[in-house]
Amino acid sequence: MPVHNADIAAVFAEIADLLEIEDANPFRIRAYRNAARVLKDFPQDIRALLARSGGNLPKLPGIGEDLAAKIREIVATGGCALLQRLRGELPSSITDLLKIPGLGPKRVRALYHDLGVQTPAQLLRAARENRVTRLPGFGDKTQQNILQAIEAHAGGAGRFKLSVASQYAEGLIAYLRRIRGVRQVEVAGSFRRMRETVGDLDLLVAAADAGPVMQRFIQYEEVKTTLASGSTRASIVLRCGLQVDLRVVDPANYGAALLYFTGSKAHNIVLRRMAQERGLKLNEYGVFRGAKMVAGATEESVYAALDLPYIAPELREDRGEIEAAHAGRLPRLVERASLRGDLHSHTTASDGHDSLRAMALAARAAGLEYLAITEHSRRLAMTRGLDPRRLAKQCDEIDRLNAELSGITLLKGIEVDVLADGSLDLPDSALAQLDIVIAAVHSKFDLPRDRQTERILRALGNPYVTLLAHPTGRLIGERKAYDVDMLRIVREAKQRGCYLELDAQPDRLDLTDVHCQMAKQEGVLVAIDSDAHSTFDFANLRYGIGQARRGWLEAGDVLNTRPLAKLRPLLRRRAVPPRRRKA
DNA sequence: GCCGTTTTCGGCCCGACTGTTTTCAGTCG
Repeated sequence: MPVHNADIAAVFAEIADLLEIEDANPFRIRAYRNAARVLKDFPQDIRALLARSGGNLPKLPGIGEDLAAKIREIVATGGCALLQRLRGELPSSITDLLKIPGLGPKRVRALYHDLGVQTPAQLLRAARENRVTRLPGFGDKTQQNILQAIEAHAGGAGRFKLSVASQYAEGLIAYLRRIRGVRQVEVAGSFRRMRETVGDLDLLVAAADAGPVMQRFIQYEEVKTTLASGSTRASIVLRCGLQVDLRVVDPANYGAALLYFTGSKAHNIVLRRMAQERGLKLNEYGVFRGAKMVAGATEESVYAALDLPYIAPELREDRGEIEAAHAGRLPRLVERASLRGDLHSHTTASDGHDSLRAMALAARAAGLEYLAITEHSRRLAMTRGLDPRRLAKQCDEIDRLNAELSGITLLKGIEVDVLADGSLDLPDSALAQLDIVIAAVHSKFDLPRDRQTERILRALGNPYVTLLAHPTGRLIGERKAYDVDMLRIVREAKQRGCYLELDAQPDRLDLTDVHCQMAKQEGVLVAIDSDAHSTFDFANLRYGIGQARRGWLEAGDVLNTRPLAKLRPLLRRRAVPPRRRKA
C-alpha cells in the first residue's frame, strides 16, 4: 500500500487531535498540525524522495529530527507507533467530535470521560436525554447548541465552491454598502485568498460607528440563524447554509483588520512572531510599539512596519512567501489583464451552447485576441464529438470567420480523447491540420497509478499533442483526482515541449495551486483556459487566474499571455514531427 | 516538538464572544 503525502499528513493531523484531547503541551500539538499542513502541500512525493535519497529527507520547515523519523516510519510501515498508542488510550472516532462547532478538546474530553460519548450519534442521544447539562461547565444553552450543531452537520453544509460563495457575497456586499456610515466593505478570509472552496465568508466593514451595521447585518433577509452577535462582531448562517462572519472596525484599523481576517492563520502567526522579534505587537487593530500604534490603516503599512513588501492575498499560506518577501524575491503574479487568449472552448458543434460566431464575439468582448476552438472528439459520443470529416468542416468555417472578423483570431483545435491505452481518438492525419491539439482523459478514471501515468505519458508522446487538458480529472467535491504521478507527467511535458492546462471552470480548477508551483519549478508553461461551453464562461478565467496566483505563477509562466505571433511558434514546434523537420 | 545574531533551554500569536459563573474557561477565527 503506497503511502502518499496526504496519508502522512492525515496521521499527523489525527495525532494532533488526540494529543489535544489528552491536554498535551499545546506547542507539541501545534508542531504536529504544522507538519501535517506542510506535508499536505508539499509538491514532491515524499516516499519517492526517500527512496531516491536512501532515506534522507530534505530539511522541511517545522520538521525536525523527531518528526522526520516518524515520516520514515510511516512510509516504511504504513503506520505510526505513537498513533497506535494514542488510539489505545482514546477511541479514534472521538476526533469526529472536534469537528462539531462549539466543541473543543476540553469539552470532548469531558464528554468522553464522564458520559462515555465517542461519536456524534452518541452525543446526539445524550443531549436528547438531557444528560449533557449534568456535566460541570455545560448548561442548558450549551446542550441546545450541541443539538443544533449536530443536526446542521447532518444536513451537510460543508464547504462552498468559490463561484457559489461569490454569488452570496455579492448580495451581502451591496446590502452592507447601502448602510449609512459604511466606508469600505470587503470579503476577507479564504475567499480573498482565492481558495477553490470556502467554509464561510469573512466580511470586513470599515465604519466609525459599528452599532447600526451590526444591527442591519443580523436583519439581512437571507439570515436563517444568528450564531453570535456582539458589538463589533457577529456570525450568521444564511438559508443556503453558508456561514457569514462580520467584523466592523474603525477606518484607522482597517488594514490591520483586513490582513488579520484574510489569513491564513499560519501566515498571521509568522507575522506576529516577526513583530515580536522587533519589539512590536501585531493584532487586528494595528502594529504597536508599547501603547503607540505605528501602522494599521492599510495592509501595506503593516507589512512595511515588519520590513516587508506587500504580499498578495493568494500567496498568504506560509508556503515560503514571507521568506521570499524578505529576500525581495516575491513573484510578480499573473493578472487577468495579462491573458491574451484562451486555448480551450466548445461550440454547438459538440456540447457547447453557443455558435462559433457567438463564441468568437464573446471572447473578443472579454478582451482576448485569440480563441482556440477545441471540440470533443468522436469517442465522447454524448457530447456529439467530432470525427475527421466534421472537424475538417469546422476548420473551413473557422477560415471563413477569421476572414470576416477583426480583433479576434480563432485557432483550429481539438480536445481529443485519450483512450485507455494512451492512444488518441483521432488519426494523426486529422490532427496534423490543426493549430492546437489538447489531449484529455474522460474515461477509465480508476486505472492504477502506474497505468494511468503511462497512459498519459504515451498521449504526450504523440508529436501533435501540445497541451494536456485538466490534468488530474477531478471535479471539486464530486470526483477525486485520478491517481497519477504528476511529477513524471510534468517532466515528460518538459521533455516533449508540451504544456499543462489550468482549467478555470470553478468545478475543476485543475491543475491545483501546488501542481502549478511544480510546473513552474520544472520549467513547464501552464495555459489558463476557460474550457468555455457558453459565452458566459469566459468570466470563469478569473478563477483560473486566482488558482494560478496561488501557485506563484507569473505572466511569463503562462502560455497564453503571449501575443498570437509569439504563441504560434510555441504551438507549431509540436505540430511538426521531428523526423520530418529536415532542411 | 521545533528552533537559535537571546543558540541546547526556554520560549513559542492575539482578541472577541458565549455561557456559566460571580471572575473566567472554552472556543473560534
